[in-house]
Amino acid sequence: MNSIVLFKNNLRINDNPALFHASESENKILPVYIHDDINIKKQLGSASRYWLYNALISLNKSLNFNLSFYRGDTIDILMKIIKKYEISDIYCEQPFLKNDIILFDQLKLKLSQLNVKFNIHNCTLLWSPQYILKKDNTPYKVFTPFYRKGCLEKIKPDLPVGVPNKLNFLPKDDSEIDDLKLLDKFRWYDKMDSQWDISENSAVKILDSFLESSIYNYKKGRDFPASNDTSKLSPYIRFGLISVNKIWYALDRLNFDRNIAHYKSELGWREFSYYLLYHFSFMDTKNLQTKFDDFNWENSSEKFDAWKKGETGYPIVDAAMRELWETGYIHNRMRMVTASFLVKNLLVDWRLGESWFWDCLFDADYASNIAGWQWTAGTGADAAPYFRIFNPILQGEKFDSEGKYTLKYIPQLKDVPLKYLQKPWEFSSNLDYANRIVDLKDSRDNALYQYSLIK
DNA sequence: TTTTGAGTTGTTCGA
DNA sequence: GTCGAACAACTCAAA
Repeated sequence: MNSIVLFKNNLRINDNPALFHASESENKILPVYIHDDINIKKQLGSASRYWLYNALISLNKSLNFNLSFYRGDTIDILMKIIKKYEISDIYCEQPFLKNDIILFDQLKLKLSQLNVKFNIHNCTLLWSPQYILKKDNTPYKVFTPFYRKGCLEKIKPDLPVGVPNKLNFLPKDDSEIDDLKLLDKFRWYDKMDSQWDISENSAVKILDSFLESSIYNYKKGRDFPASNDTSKLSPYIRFGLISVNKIWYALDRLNFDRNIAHYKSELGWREFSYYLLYHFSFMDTKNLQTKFDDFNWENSSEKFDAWKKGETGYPIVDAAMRELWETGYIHNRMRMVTASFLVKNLLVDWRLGESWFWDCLFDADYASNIAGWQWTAGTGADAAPYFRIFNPILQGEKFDSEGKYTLKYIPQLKDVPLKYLQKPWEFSSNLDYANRIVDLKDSRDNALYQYSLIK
């Protein structure tokens, strides 16, 4: 008899519990990737598809070119494969997002009718959301108690299972990755090939080098976009080129210090995002705090476009938006600055910002992206006071005090004295640079007024 | 049920 | 330049 290992969002062979457990049985293995754009609520963005394409090439190589590629409805395709081969078992990652859970419930039913065993393993999260509840059996809505009491004090994450000892593959069908049609016709991504090495090995190398030095400056350094003190592992984590369990236990092997604890808590935030989406699945399109449903978004397409292009006239915002466009990534603090600016100063609905990040970020994660935007907008799971509005001038001066990050992405400001870099209009009105699309004080006051209306 | 303490990341104003 | 208070009261978690 034979097994299918169905890959979804965990495209790796090291610490992949689904693959590992399949390899422990006597069955031969048919590794399968199905690009299912039917049972999906939101199509993958362009950046995600490019990353996925390269991650699949890497995975296929790791599997000695035994990976089969299919496109279409997951259940239809699996039924065909099951008919063709003598399949007794399917191994797959456990789903945590609502659409996937529904799909897997249907699949489970079909498989039980066919007497095919469906083995699902948690490959994605350190803590399964369904078991983390308060004493009254309701889900947490605040990060700190969720993380400390719900996660850390409750149970240790699973130990990594390592690489399968042996893999006996079933001869596969002819199928090509290009059948998946992942890449856009316009080759915008050519410039990305030199910036990102998209492979499982590369993820391990990045982790190792991060743990050798930068981690010890993480707590402070993570705030400065020009420094190199973040791991930049997020896109690798997104498609599971590295497992969070492996990262967690690699951190555990280091001598405990506050930098390591802080990095772990950031992994905790990823858990929290999945957790919220699991328990409050409506928040993918609706405000978690429903009182914001009446909020009067301005949604000016001109302002939204200027933000997307990095032409708001505020250097730190524009630098970050250009970083996104040029690299498929934005530094964490810069995500907050740009998101706050869009939602609060421009009064554009967080869902529009969320969709732009979804399209452009290599680490675009369904749960993290939504939870992050709702947090910034003040509509999410946080007691974040609505009057917390980032001031892009102050943020730029504080966190890019030497202007390195700003000038990297907006070189035409190189002749502006550092003192004026974040407010170049005070230096000269004759610069080759966008005019401010809103006044900071006016737009702030207006946001505060708009927020006061829905209290 | 009631009470108490606390909540990722900020800014502005006035002393 | 530096510091604390105000922003404005709310929801959550847990005793």
